[in-house]
Amino acid sequence: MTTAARKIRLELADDHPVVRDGLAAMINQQHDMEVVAEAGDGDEAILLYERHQPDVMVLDLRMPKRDGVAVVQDVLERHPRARLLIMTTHDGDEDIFRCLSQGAMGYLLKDASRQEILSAIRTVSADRQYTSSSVAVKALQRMAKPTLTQRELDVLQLLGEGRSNKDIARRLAITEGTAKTHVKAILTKLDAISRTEAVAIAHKRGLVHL
Amino acid sequence: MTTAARKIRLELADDHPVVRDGLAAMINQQHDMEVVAEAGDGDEAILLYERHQPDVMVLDLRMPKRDGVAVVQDVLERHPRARLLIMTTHDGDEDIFRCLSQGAMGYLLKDASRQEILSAIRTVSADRQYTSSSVAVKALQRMAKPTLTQRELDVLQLLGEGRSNKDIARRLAITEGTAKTHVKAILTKLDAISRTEAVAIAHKRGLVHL
DNA sequence: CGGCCCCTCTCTCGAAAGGGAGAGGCCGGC
DNA sequence: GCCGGCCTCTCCCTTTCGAGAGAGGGGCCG
Repeated sequence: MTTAARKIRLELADDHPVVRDGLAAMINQQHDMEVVAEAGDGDEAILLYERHQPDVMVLDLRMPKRDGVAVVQDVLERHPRARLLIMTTHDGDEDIFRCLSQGAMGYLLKDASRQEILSAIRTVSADRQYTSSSVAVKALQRMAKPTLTQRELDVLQLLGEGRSNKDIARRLAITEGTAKTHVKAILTKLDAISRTEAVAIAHKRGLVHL
Repeated sequence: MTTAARKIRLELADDHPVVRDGLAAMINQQHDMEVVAEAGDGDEAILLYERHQPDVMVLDLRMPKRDGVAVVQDVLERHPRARLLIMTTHDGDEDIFRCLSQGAMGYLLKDASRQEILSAIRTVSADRQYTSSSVAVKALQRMAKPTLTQRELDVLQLLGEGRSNKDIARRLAITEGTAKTHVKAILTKLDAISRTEAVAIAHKRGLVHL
């Protein structure tokens, strides 16, 4: 750095105070970056982004009130050039794919080392994409897989709660036969033999949460 | 504190460097405590406990190599008076129950505030139990629920992977009829109508992981 | 306009799953 | 020893699932 005239201004969004502290401690030790805002939930993250317009926002996917994917979508809609670095424990390919395809500049797993985190922040702040190889692999894998339709996701959600076809039909106001059609499509797309296996796969891939 | 002669010596065990940093930053700011060891996985946690004999160990449940429950068991076996403070995102009643009934001195959720974390550490170091009300409620709820036998847990595990009765039978070297008997027992104990619902409940309660 | 995809509904059929009841062997506690 | 819990296995019966094959309507797009 020939001239360290201006520091990278960061916003942190994570619902765990201890994680925010850890990131802040790590960051404020650096001479070229500083934390200007900390958010504990999705709504706050968006509010503080508007107020502070940070250079980079580091955000967790699992947050109260509004989840990370929704925050990514909302912020990038209003600020297409926003630099968002996702930092989460979720390594399901669906979450990774959604965030990156919506325009997030990077995706880190929380078990990343200090070096990697700082390096990712610097890369993203320079408007370059940061993606660790393991994450990139998952994103690529995801691209080769069939996409579920919205209706199928609705059904999958109920499937994950352990509902029967009849129950699903009632809740979605369709006939049981139609519910079965959707379930069959889900089994085919997820390459599962039974509904229970489909749910297991969906959890692993991050198609459903909880 | 009239005499701050001796600081509380702490070991931190968590697989996320950023969480360890956060805790360490928070702790080392206090005049009455200090971090003497940091572990990134279960084996290391045990090793460093033996080496440093800290006053209190703060540990996460989800860790590589050896999970938190196993660490609790192992350490308490050798040091029955060890003071362990669990700090994790898992709020399933099973994990809470297992740790506390094995003798952990406290159980914190990661979204706890700085105050609560520090207060918990001080309480535990004074050999008093620390349990937040929400956690205590879950532990009590768990006590009212029927216990699954080891064999039922084996079956439940496979159930969670989406296996069929026939498949479960083959893997456990029993007949399909026996597998069905176990599944029926599981459904009854978990108060579930279908295997898929049983898996959903098991996940929520922390009876199975992944 | 003609595809194409999605959602909906219909049908049949065999394979699993779930409910209920019982029973023998094994082991540990009272 | 007896009792109780656990694991194992055995029936029977009903409901639910999953595979396969269609088919009509609506919306989007070239």
